[in-house]
Amino acid sequence: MLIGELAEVTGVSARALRHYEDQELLVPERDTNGYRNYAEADVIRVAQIKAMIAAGLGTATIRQYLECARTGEHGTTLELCPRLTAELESLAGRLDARQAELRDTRRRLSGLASRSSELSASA
Amino acid sequence: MLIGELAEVTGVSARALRHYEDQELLVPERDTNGYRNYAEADVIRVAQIKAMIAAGLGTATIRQYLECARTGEHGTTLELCPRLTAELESLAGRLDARQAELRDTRRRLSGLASRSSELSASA
DNA sequence: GTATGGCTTCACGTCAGCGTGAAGGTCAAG
DNA sequence: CTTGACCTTCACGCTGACGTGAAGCCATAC
Repeated sequence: MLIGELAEVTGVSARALRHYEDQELLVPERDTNGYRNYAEADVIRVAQIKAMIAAGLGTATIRQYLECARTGEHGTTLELCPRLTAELESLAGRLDARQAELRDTRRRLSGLASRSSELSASA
Repeated sequence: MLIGELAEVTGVSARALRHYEDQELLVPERDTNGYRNYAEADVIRVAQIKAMIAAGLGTATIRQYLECARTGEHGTTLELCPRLTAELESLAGRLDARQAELRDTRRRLSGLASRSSELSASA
């Protein structure tokens, strides 16, 4: 599977796929002419990577996840995953915090719009 | 109040405060020697800016918010605010979406850890 | 006077995830 | 043999919120 093909199937740009290779997230085989030759299973991997990037994870974290997932396929109990779970928990927490702050901000704004009162903020 | 003082009080770096000035978020008076002279009320404004940046708002949006808030102190009904409310709504929506995706990602990871089964993802 | 420390203005560096040419090799078709 | 669509590797550009010197002025202490 050539890069353009995978790009079209997954909806990810060819440039992004090369970027994933630079980041060692998805390193395909090479044909004799130097062209990247992706496996069918890589469609799934790209979807995973897409989802994790959209979730706000950095490539370094995603790389760890993929390594951990590969280890898991051997049947062992995924030693690295607890750290990743912690990472995901902390990211979820940060998102929660951001959302809470956003709600406060929005509340203050609404308050201003209706009352036109004094400005106030929590530290 | 000098920049270093405000920096220490608010926990925001002096560099960041100068950046806020470049972005026209907080433009202090100047002493005869050219030093920035912040008002006491700016402590609150910095806290607001901090909160909004942490909430994921860009400086351009924050500037609009601050202008709108200033207008509000005159007693008028804040014409610009509806646009900002929409902006905040959309940001809240994006955060919700990210959180949902993150939860899915985390679920998939948990699934892998317990089952060590086949990789799967939703497009 | 001078040592210190805070202040000033440039202005390039950083991180992340790509976008966007540039310059050129590969391959099937006409 | 040439066109044209695909591929390759650089390598700079972009957005955002600053970090980090560099070079120099200001103010207080000794």
